Amino acid sequence: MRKGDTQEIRRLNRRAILAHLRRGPLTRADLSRLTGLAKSAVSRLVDELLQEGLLEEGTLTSPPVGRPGTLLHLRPGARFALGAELGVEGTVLLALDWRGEVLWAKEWSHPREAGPKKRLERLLHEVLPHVPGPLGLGFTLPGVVVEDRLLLAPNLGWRNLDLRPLLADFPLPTALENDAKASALSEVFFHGEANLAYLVLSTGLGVGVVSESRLLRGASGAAGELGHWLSQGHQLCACGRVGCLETELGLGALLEHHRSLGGKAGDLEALLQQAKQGEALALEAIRHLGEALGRFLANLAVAYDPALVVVGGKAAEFFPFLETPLRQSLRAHAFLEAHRDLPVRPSVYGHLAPAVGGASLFLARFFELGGLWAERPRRNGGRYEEVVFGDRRGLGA
Amino acid sequence: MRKGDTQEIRRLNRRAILAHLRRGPLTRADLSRLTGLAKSAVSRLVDELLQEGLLEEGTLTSPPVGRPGTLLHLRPGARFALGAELGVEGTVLLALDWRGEVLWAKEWSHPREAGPKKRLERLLHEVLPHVPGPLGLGFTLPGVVVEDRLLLAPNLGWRNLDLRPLLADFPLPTALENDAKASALSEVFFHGEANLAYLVLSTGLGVGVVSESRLLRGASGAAGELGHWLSQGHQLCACGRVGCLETELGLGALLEHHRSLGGKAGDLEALLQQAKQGEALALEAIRHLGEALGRFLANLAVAYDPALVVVGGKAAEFFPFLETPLRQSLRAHAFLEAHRDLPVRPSVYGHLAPAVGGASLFLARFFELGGLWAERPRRNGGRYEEVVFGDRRGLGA
DNA sequence: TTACTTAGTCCCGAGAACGAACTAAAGGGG
DNA sequence: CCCCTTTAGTTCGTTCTCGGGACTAAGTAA
Repeated sequence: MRKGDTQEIRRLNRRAILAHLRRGPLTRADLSRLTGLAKSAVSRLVDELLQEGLLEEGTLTSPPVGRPGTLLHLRPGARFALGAELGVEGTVLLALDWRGEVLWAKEWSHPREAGPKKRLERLLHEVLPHVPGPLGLGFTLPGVVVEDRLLLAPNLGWRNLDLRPLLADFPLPTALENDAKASALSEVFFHGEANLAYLVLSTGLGVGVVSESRLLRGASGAAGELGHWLSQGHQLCACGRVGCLETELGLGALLEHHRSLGGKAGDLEALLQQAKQGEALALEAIRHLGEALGRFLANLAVAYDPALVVVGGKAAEFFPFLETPLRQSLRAHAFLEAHRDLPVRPSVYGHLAPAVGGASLFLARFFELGGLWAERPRRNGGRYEEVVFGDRRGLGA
Repeated sequence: MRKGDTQEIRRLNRRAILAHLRRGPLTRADLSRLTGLAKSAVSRLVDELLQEGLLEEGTLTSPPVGRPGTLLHLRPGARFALGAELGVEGTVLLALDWRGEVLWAKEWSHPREAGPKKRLERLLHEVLPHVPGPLGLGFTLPGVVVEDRLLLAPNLGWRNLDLRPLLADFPLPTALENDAKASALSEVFFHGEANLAYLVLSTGLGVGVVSESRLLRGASGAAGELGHWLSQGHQLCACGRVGCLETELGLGALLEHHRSLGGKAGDLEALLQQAKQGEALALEAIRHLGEALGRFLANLAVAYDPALVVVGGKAAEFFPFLETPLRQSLRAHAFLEAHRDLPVRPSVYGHLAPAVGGASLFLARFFELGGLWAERPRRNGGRYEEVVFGDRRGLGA
């Protein structure tokens, strides 16, 4: 009924080799040193992986002395996944190579009132030509998501949606994740920071937290919904409550504040243009937001203690103007020394981050990085899964 | 240099067996079914564990039909660890059986101005008679701790202390952890909730968060320091900043508020007694705190999304009086449906929780539950360690 | 050309698990 | 009372993987 157990260990070692090669090309000898496996074992496993088309041999290395080794690397395009962002403004669909390269991307907007069914049908239509091939399709929503169900997405106006029936139409594996959490993955999976917070700031505010290389999800998938932390404000939030942080820090408030200063900007894009042209009121409004964000980051730091904060969402475009007041304010409000100069930078993948994160769900799965995307527990679990509680280092030392 | 690799797999399977037995007695046949291992393999590993004195055979089971099996269980006392809490008021030292039983506990107070050196010397003196034997000594501090260094403990008045030289005197392995985080472990390790937040509320306020069976630590060990989330208040906090949540929700504020209502209570103990006697002002002050806490828990829920909140610290003693207003207020302020009836209860281990948590650090290590206490990554990592991110299942229950 | 160093392959022995065959110990039916 | 069925647990032969030593390959330095 069960495969010979020794094959399990082979799988683990294959995984180890792929994990190391994800960071760059290596020779068999390098792999032997890094994994601790005997040269012979590495040779055998690498042969297998070459045969399967997962690896490719590349150029030779020139060590100071001795025979050169052949570099091995992940074969480009050997595996890839699709990712989609169902955002407030529009939809993004892209294909992501297993090495983190965006192979292609499409974007389209949609009538504001379009419901989930319509939007998924359109997505299905765009996805179909690319099947089979991808490992899966991971998509993201700006809302609280747990086990393929959407509990609440205030800024889309959707709530309590079981998406499983709709997902069943897709002719490939699907996964669903919150946009901020997925975006955080996009940074972690390919840039390897183990502790970070990804701030998605547009109309709404959400945070994706990764701690010790694991995504913080919570029991209902609501961890990091700091936009709905109740502050002292009196504004009505899209979620129906009063005083959510999002009403103070969301970009709606920025536009509002700019108007209250006497500024005239129809929308955020206009405001951004004014700022780029050095218009004083626009700069002042943005500076004010930056200060508030700095204080918020000090709070974020005591809540999650990241080593890096990434700014995404529409706010990323304002980042050049936000940066200075934000850093000053963070420095002034930080609880720990260590937080005073907390690195803050905009997202690497830019506005593609959520979709890239969606796709990385499947790449993480392929690489069996359970911390990034653990499968739900199986009922009659495999053997090791029972007790592999993550990275355990030897008892020694 | 490295042990034969097949032994690694044996270790994993031994671990699997112990992990299952942690939840209760099982027969060899049960273990075979649960782990997926062949009966023969289980037999061999169990024999080995019996020989080492880790397991014991117990009574027979009587299945509906067929030969009865012999139940196996962890031998009581076969492994244990020491835990200590260095609190604001005093010190607790205890021994914890590997099955979660407190074998003995000692407590003592100390002159308020005693420094870390003095307090550790006293602790060493109390620990010495019990060495050798324990797996290690884990102790906790009400402050931000990372890698055996204390960054900041406002309520002790300590900061930037490298405790490694002091720890070197202890003739057994030591570990250091924040009190709220350790307390969270005490609940998770033996009662198996995978997503919980442990609220330590006394003078200070701290939260220990466990998500998917992993302790949230952050880059500097400061995750969960919500007591130092900047709110709108104007009170000076012990950390030197103004407006920390702790100044509003800490029990100091409770006493303060009671006085402002006209109440007369010298200290918290007196206030508690008054409440127990039904004194109106005391009850009103506590009710007021309960409401504020309910709102706070709604925020805690969006930050970490736990499935359970445990209340510890001095506030646990006030819990009967806090409970009703707290639940009402939480229900009124919750962001998600799922949070409206978030279970809230006092700690199982009561005031011993931090010390029990400290000891569990070593028990978790023994059971190789890396999520609870992962060692720092090694530079030249072991083989599996590098990449086993596997999905880890529930701990206890 | 030779000595040395590093890369990579080949092959055999060791250790672990699997699974089938077997023994052990209960209950139920005739 | 005996035999059949069922479940528990052991024994033993087979299979799989790794480790490690012997070996070949391919460079540099003298």
